[in-house]
Amino acid sequence: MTKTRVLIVDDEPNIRDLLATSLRFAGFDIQTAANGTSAVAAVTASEPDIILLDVMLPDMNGFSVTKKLRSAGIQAPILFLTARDEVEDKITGLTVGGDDYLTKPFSLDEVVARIQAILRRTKSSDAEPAVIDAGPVVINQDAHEVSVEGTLVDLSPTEYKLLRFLVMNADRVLTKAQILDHVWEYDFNGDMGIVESYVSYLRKKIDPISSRSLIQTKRGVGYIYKKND
Amino acid sequence: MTKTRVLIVDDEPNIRDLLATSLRFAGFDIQTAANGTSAVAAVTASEPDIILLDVMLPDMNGFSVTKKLRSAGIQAPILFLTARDEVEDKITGLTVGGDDYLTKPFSLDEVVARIQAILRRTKSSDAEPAVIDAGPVVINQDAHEVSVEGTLVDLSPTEYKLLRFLVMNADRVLTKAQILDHVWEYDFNGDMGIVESYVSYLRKKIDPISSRSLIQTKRGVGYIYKKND
DNA sequence: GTTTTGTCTGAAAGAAACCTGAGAGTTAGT
DNA sequence: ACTAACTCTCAGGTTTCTTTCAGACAAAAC
Repeated sequence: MTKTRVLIVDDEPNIRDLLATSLRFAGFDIQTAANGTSAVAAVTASEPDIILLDVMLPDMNGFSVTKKLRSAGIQAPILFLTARDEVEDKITGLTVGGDDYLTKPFSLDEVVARIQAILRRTKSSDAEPAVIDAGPVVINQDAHEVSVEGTLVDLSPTEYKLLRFLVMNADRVLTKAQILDHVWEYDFNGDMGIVESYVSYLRKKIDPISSRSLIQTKRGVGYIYKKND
Repeated sequence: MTKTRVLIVDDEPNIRDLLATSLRFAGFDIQTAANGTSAVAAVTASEPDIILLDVMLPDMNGFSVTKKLRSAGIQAPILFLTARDEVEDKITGLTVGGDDYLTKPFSLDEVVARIQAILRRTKSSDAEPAVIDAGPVVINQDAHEVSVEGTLVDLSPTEYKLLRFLVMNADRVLTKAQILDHVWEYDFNGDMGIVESYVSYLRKKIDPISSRSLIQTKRGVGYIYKKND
């Protein structure tokens, strides 16, 4: 099985590097472009499986790039990246087909999740399953539903992302820094106390259902979700 | 199999030498740099497998160095070194990809363990396994769990590090000085009585489970963990 | 057998890490 | 515009860990 090829198109080097590093580590084959022109060039050269495209590029906007790509016969789905204030107007009409969009700032875990979701929808056979089954906790990513030992639990967006990150890394200790860097938006600059708070919230919701303590504290290290006892 | 190349970047000569000596002994191929500029130069020249990077350098900070390295196409994972008080602010966003960080002062054993962990995650095939299986004692480094003859034991951070050090050096006598130097932070300046204390704590936790005495005292020399009887 | 030397372990102070409730500020929904 | 839900911060309370120390104990030396 060959790696999924992702093309990242963004003019901010920071974002580009952040995405590249993160996605490369997540197992994707990465290529980058800093503007629309070189994006079109890169696409025709390398035929990516999915494209991450900032809608505000120095030389052309998301519409133009998309149009150029489509007319060049490229059918790879696109995940549009957009600032929070340039929302609705600029995006409507873009997310047709398997496309989707994500507002900046985003969390790294969310980017990966969205890419997986798109690959799933577009039936790229090399996609992760929609349902994460990790012992007592089962997460249906399509329905955005979480159940513990069969009973549904209602989680806030952040609680959901946190639990998903823990569960996807089951049986491995995650430090608070890692959790913060993956689950929270990349420009968050509060301290790690918030991770403690949210772990507390999660426990209050899921522990009463389960017979054991699902999220364990490894004092001095971090937290761990254990599939089995 | 060729040695793993490590580049150490720190402006304090003491720390540099300490790390260099210790890691060289642990089997790594070491190179050093005292500031960001020469780090970038060294990296492009020698292509290390992993980089130890102090976040506070005289000429530029960790972010800048990282950025320069990444945009130069260097994908080697980075283990950031940071003082305890500059943790919260300076670290967020750094533990992306295979990267990790360690606060000063650290213990030498911990540095090696972290390097191994990173190499493991980034699938640099020349990595030690996550599970140390040494007879009755089995240590799962991903989960930070220790079991003796199959039953889990709950250890404090220091107990864990001490046992790991003993087990990794199984069947070899370790002096209290060696233990102190590897397991405790490099600026610790208490006496070796603390090693006795912690050996005592460990024995109290693991000996009752096992049928034999796992950590033996070599009077006048030190301690030894024996895999087999 | 007694002394000396080295090791073990319990107690206790202090520090560190963690948990959680309360509240302010924000966003989203009706 | 009002209400509900959510995010984030903070501080008090709690638990656990670290370190020191002194006396008990054990082994070797004389």
